Amino acid sequence: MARPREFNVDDALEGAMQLFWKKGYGATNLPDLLKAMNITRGSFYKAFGDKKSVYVEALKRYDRLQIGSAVTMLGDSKAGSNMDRLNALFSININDDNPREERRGCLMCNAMVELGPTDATVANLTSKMYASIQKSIFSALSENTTSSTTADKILNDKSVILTNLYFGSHAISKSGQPAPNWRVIIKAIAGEN
Amino acid sequence: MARPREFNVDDALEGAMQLFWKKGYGATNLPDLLKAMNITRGSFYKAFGDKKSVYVEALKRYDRLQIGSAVTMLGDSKAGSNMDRLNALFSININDDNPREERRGCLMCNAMVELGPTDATVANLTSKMYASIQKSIFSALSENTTSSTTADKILNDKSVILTNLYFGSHAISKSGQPAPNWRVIIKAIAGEN
DNA sequence: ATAATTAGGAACCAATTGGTACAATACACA
DNA sequence: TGTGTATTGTACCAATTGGTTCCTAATTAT
Repeated sequence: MARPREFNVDDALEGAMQLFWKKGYGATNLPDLLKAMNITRGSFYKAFGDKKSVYVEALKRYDRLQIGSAVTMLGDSKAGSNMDRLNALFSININDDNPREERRGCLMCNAMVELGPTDATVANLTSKMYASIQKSIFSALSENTTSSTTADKILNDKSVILTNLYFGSHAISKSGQPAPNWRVIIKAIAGEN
Repeated sequence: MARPREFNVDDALEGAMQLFWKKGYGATNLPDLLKAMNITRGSFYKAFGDKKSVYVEALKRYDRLQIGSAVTMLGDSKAGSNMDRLNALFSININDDNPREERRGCLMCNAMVELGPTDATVANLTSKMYASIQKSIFSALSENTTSSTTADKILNDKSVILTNLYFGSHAISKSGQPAPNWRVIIKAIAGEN
């Protein structure tokens, strides 16, 4: 009944996500964003409303794809021992080979820092993502212990530590710091499980 | 021989630091910055050159005052046990009572995330601050152990963990997350020292 | 075919951006 | 009390910001 869209919404959001991931929300201007999404202004405002909405959609996409696959990987006992999977978590998106200029950290972490205090939608989204990562770390840690009140408490603390480390490491990496030996560090925290 | 400055550079930088801390670099506009510094455009550009220079000076001030006092506190054995001092580190600037909208995290962490990849000066400054915090955490941990190659290696890992946690906690707090029980967590990491 | 409906794209917008120019001003020193 | 000099504040600037308008193009249902 009407003219169909010429662009693919998912492709456009992928481009937006990549650019926001690299440059942040405020430092991304509309012309660059349109280029990254490969659409023009008209289509942009027609389909998405405004810049902030696109950012939120890009963040949701990040949740689905990046956080989602990390969570899936952590829960997939066929993907290796739980320690192996925790190690894998800390190698995702941390590219120590990249020069400082090309490091983009973690979009969720960037979003928390840039927009957490000023945007409730972003704050809610990132809080949920935080919770889902922590929960799946807890589950992975739980695999080879029998549950008990005290044991669960310890594992919960450990999952908090690892989740906070996950975010801290992404933040720090953006200043060009070389990554520490995560395998050793994760073992020091979760090793006796 | 010439007209003297009417404003105090330190006071102005303090105002700039507070605003940058709260809003970040990009989201701070000149009119607001001038208001926070309590000077006018003329004085601003004459005395500081441009916005980025003020940011760098504010970051240096943060290093001197905030990071500096944290480092001093960590090294001050009269200020309590090393565990007490590590706990104190994690309560500085983390105000769980503040509503999400007023949380500002840690200026150094904010700077790494927002400007680390694009500004070498900021990256260098934050890297140095990171190193000084980690070093003083290491020293605090070392207080009640006798140094040896293997013991130092373990303490170094623990200092890396705690430093990364320090940054992660600040980032996460900006999304409104309630803080975990740091005392318990720090004890879990550094407790047997 | 044609009417209805939506996408696409260019021209346009006011507001805001960081930064500059310059005249008025206030002080220190002679 | 001048005179030199640096500060201050205002007026101004071009460029960029995110966003809107509106006309044309493309598609489908009738």
